[in-house]
Amino acid sequence: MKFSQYFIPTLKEVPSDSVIPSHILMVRSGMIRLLTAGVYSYLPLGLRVFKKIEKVVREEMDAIGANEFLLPGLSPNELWAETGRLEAYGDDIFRIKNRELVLAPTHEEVFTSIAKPNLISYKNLPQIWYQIQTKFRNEPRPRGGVLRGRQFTMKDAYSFDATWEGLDSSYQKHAEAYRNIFTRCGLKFFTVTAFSGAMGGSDSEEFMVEADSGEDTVILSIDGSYASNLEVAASYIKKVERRNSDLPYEVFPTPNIKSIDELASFLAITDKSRLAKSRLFVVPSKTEGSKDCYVLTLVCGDDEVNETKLMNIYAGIRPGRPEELMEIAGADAGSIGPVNFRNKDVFIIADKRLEEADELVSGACKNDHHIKNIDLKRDVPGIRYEDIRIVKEGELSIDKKSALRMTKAIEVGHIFKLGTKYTEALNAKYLDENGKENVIIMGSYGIGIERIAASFIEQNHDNDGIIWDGEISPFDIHLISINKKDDIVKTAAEKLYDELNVKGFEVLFDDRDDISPGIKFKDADLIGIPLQLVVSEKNMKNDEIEVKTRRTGIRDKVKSTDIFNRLPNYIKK
RNA sequence: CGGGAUGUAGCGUAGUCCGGUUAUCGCGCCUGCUUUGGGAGCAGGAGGUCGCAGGUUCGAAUCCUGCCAUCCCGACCA
Repeated sequence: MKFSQYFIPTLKEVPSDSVIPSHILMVRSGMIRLLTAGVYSYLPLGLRVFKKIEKVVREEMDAIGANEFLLPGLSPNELWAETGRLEAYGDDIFRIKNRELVLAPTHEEVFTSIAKPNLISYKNLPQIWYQIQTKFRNEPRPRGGVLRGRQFTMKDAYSFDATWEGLDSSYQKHAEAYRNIFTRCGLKFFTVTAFSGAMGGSDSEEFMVEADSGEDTVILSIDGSYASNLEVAASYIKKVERRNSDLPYEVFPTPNIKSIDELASFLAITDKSRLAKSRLFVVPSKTEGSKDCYVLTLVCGDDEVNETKLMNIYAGIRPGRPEELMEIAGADAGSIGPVNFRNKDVFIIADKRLEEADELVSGACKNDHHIKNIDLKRDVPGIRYEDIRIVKEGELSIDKKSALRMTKAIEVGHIFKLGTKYTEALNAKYLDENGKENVIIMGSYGIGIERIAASFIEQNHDNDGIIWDGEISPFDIHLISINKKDDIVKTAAEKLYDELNVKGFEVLFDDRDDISPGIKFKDADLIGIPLQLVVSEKNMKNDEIEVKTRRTGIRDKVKSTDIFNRLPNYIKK
């Protein structure tokens, strides 16, 4: 491709509406342009990269026996109503105003609607179906360029199996394909599960790329053996020691003390672990007429409750509203505790760190009063102990082998054992060997195409621009001709360009006339093609071509006659 | 949806508090000459509903009201 014919509008300055490196560089290098919030036009260079990523995805999906489809972006409201998602998606789904249609944010329903009349025998199963297609989601807040857009390209795949073992197998195939895809795309990635504990092997895994601009907070062990979303992360941490002093508990006044910090300074202590932090939660009743139930949580004063962990124990739980607290607990926030709780129907759950702890201080369920010498074993019968705290940076992993650190990550892929949620709702069944009707079992598997490109740039850039590498680089070689006008240097470069093309290299040839060399060099570094070849008068005098490796900045001089022998050393394919 | 910031030529911006000639500067663009290894020099030139609408005023980029757009933080989503 000749630069003079290519539409590649590079920018010298940072656009005022971009902040993160990948966004800035994708705009500056002429890959994308904003049309409206969260919606980007893909310019030739950007499209070229996205297509390279799609090629990798396609090859790996085809390798596990998947069928490629292309389903419509428009789909009828009716179909979404059948699975209840028209309502569940709420405002996040784009609705067509003058037809009963939505712009699909994902395709479980549509794929299932094809499966239903066609996958009717166990002999038709299993199947893996996928597409690479535009998705629409009315994100409340698009951000980070293509990282979170309202329109984006997704590879979405769905497996249909007769048995749960079959689903396991389809899921594993995807896990393997995904590892291949992200490796081939040059990403440093890891996986986290939706459940606490070790990596992998559960019903849902997210493929994550570490990046400052990531939207997910994850906990990683330094030795790389543990990775988890902060929401479900667990750590090894010492319990609060039981002292067995058997001191009777005692109410004492604490005027205007609301927070743990205030309580600690009031008591003139620095170790807050025995100041049991109490918070009241409400589990709304599911059936009409029955009562809500209440949950009081206790964590050490230097910890915070992890509401996601709590949600996994009590589905639908929400924090109590300030105006409810007095009625339920008999005190306002800051003075609530596990002893003297007004409503006797409360469930009390404490973090494992507090298991059977004594000599604790907590609220007295009476405003401006606390209680000391609380012994959970003695004073709080029926208490339950679970891991409900938020892990903190620097703690040890569960196996005590490595310290944990907290970082941000971008989710580039997600594999998920769906089960029968949609096939049941849409009544997609097959006949088994015994002629018995069963619901088809599904898995769903997504990859964000543009997110791969953005993640790669987040991990591979410097002050000058992008540093492409491997299979997703838009070109193999950036050929630069340092020519004044159509002269002898340019003729030589043209010749090299033709030869490179014949040899099968993908070359971007900066053949522009009357452009100062500095501009060509700056553009080349910004665009970030891994290898730059420079043809100039200076080099031609010595019958040489200059070879610059973008990542290292190292420049070598290579004899023109030797260039094709030497190129394989520079280009990893 | 809550909080904050910004909106002036293709891009980046000054001016806005404190209203007053022809709206600033840089880059880019066009013409000519010179120049050519890290975003060239000189000369000339084109390009603006100052986000939109209303209001105040003799006079509004500037003050007031409403709206819109973009970005950031949060909530939400995954």
